[in-house]
Amino acid sequence: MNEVVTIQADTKQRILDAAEFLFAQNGYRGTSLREITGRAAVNLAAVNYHFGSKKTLVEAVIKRRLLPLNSIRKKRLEEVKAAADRKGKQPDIKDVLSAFIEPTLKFRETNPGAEHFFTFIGRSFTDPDNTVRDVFVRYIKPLFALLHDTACESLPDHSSDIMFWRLHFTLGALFHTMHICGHLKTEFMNIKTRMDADSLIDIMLPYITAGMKAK
Amino acid sequence: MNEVVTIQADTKQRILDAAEFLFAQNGYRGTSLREITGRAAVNLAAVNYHFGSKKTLVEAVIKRRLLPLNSIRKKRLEEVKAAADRKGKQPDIKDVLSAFIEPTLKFRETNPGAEHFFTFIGRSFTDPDNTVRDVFVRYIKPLFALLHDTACESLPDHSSDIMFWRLHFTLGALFHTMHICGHLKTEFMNIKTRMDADSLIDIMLPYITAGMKAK
DNA sequence: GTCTATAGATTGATAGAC
DNA sequence: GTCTATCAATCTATAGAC
Repeated sequence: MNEVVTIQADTKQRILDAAEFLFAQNGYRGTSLREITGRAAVNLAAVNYHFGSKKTLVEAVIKRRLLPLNSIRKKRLEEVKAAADRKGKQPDIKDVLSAFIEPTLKFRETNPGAEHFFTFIGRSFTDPDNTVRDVFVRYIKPLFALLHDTACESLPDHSSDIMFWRLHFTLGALFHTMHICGHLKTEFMNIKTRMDADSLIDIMLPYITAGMKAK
Repeated sequence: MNEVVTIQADTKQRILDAAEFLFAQNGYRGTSLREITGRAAVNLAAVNYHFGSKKTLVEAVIKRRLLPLNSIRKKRLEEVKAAADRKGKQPDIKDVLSAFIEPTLKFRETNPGAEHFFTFIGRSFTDPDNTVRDVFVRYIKPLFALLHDTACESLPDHSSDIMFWRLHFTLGALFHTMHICGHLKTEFMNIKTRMDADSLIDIMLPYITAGMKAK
């Protein structure tokens, strides 16, 4: 590796890190390229040189974290499915939900620097900008279909529609949690938001498991 | 009422309605005063004349719907509490949750023109703009405290902290639902979002009731 | 109260020197 | 690849005529 390549890679990384932080804290529209390049300590023109535009930059920011995370979640879900198939039994809904939310909530701890992406995910679905929302939705859709499929196998007495809705409630609870826990403030609406992933999972899993099983 | 007053009131209303729609669809930062006044068919300068600034306009948009809605939710929660006290029993958690989510989910149908505010609420907590988030949080905080209080009475075996978290999960599920149902698209992630409030409540109540009771 | 016109600031993006 | 300088568009907000 010669020096030039090293410098380039470093600049791209620094831009991605700065953009990730600022998009998470202030949203896509609330972040200017000048703030990003200022925080990354690179020249303003570097964003357009390396990424083309603000739009393709935010896509790069999202893909960098979301693709690896989705691979893990997909693998975990397929494992739960395969294990149940081998035993000829229905998968336990708690295992199904674990396979999805554990890698998600632990992602912050297992990936250095990913803590701000955590907040970004929590905001992604409601982001008024089409680019942000569309990229997130596009990448989560096949995974959500797999989650729905596996959850339906687990609770065959519930209709497909009901399972869809309940999984959406679960996603809503998850995103809301990630959003408030990802923020810089240590308190939000009287709740201590500085929590390790394991504690968070312990609190969340009984709630969503009972919700999915209800009736 | 003379003509001048009528014209003024109409202008303010038209601005509020246009702003509500656009803020809900495109967010606070994604909406310019030009779009608002264009949609309202009033002059650009009218916003600053009638409301002072974009910031005070969005506050007015939020207060117009949120104050009446909060009054209803507060009254309903206090009734559940009083009824249980009279009987010397603990309130049923399902009634507690109903008292909160029923007026919320029905607000769209009972208040003509409020359908877009519905989406706006679903976005409010994650809005990157401090003004929007702060106004919403400020107005919901005392109500959330009352909800927590009543829910704790209902399920005294659960710790106050656990109840806090579970109510946050419930809020997350509720906001997420309002957001996807408030959107103009009739489908979102394979789910039909055109639903009347009663059906929505029927689907949601078993999930959150079971979640709150869990373990 | 409503209008036009514009100030004053900020934005995303690019051209061209080095 | 990095830099300065700048364009063209957009924004909120306001001054002043009617």
